[in-house]
Amino acid sequence: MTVAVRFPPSPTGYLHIGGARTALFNWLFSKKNTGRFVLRIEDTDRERSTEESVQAILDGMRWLGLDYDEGPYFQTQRMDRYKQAINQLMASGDAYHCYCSKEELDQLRAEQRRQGLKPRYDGRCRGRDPVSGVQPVVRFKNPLSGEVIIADLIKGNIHISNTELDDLIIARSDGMPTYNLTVVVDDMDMGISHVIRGDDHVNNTPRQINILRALRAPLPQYAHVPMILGQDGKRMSKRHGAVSVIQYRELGYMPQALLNYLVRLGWSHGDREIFSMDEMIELFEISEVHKSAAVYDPDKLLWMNYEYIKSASVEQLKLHAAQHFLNAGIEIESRQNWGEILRANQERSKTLVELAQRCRFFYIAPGEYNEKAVKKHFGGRALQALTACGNQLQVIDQWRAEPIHEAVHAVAESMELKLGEVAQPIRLAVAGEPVSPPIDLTLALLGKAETLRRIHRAITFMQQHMS
RNA sequence: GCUCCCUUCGUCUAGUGGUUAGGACGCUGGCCUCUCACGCCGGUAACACCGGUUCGAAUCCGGUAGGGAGCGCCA
Repeated sequence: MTVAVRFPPSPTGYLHIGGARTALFNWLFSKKNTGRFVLRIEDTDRERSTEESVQAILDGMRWLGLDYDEGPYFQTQRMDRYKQAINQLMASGDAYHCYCSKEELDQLRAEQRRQGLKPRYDGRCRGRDPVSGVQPVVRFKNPLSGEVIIADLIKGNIHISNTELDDLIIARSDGMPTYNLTVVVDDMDMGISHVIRGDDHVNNTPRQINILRALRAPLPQYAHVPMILGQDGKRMSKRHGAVSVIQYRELGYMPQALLNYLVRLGWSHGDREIFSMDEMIELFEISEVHKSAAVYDPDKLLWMNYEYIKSASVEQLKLHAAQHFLNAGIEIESRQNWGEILRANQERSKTLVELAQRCRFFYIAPGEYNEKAVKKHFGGRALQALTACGNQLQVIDQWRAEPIHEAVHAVAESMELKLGEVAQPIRLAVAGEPVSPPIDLTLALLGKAETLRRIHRAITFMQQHMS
């Protein structure tokens, strides 16, 4: 059997963590089994579907690198096919018109709930004569007895009695098909072999299986992946920190870090934490996915991002960080040694935004000095030390880390100061902050002329403010 | 309320009848050190509960409790 999976978001919002993980699992499964990955936009809810959401979802998937082999298909473009399927079910006696009003149904549900029952349609319109003046909905005639068994790849066999199910609506009164009908028809037509989706759908699955059977279609295999919970233990939703994946890009996350974090939520391979995309494809098994829900942990995601930044090549860093540098007013390649600058800062940055900030002073002289640091490092003999350093550095011909290192040490030694008492004033002078890569490397990367310029500027500042 | 699903450190997890219950994030003590980091060494903390089965249960069975999901002319 050829493998085909699908990711079917409804365009009523952006792509968030949960959807991204479902898409990833499908993607991994299709890659591993050399199958097709179909993207389908389920936009039959015309009230809430928007073009912006479609675009946001597409953008999110592109950023994550989750490419699809087919689609995007739009359900609104397949209306004829759904109507045909509905007619087929009507013709075979597996569906019927229902003339109940919403008020009538609300009343029925309220009554059932009052009696401690599960609210569900009681099939009162089965075999009912047409009511004039009412546009009927179409309901699927669910079997009244027996049970449906879902052979779930993740959860195992799940038994649901048909008596728990009711006759669901498959076409609205305006003729528009509903979700449970459209998924089934699409999965059937698109040759979907494996349905991998959130386990909030398990309760729909028996209904879909019954419809599939009425349509005489083969059943796909199912795999229901557990939910991702917010830190309050509730299902992730827009109210519970489920932000758009695009926001992670803006916050300075590497797409692969997000993917790696996501794949470890509900799945593991021994004690391993880091997986390249190829390793994920090779090692991921849908049947090894956990049955229980997992709580989203932003701290671990941040750590994961840090791991990816630390081990990234400068080319990768440039690619992903360019926009963040621009946001900080910097064009990365405006300095010829941009690669070394990135390398010097990458193991100090947990996000790409932070990386851009840390690199900034190499491109743009600090506007002002960190106030607390000024008090700490510009007092005492700092002025003398800085002046001495300026003189020592001035005469260096080969502007590299080693001679700079020696010069700074020589000043410290001759003045009987600890290295920090010399390095920190310099650091503050060139960076504006008391934090930077090692001082010799920092100065080497900054360049001789610029280093001396900033040191002299600091000396002037100290003469004016530190008296 | 009803149906379905789930339950190992705070969190992500390893573990499939015999382990000092392992790793990771976080938090934390120390080393290193010119700052911030990296790195290294150490610490903290878990089998929800109660019954079985068994010579022996985190592992198998049952119940209880807790949590999640669903119950739409949404998807």
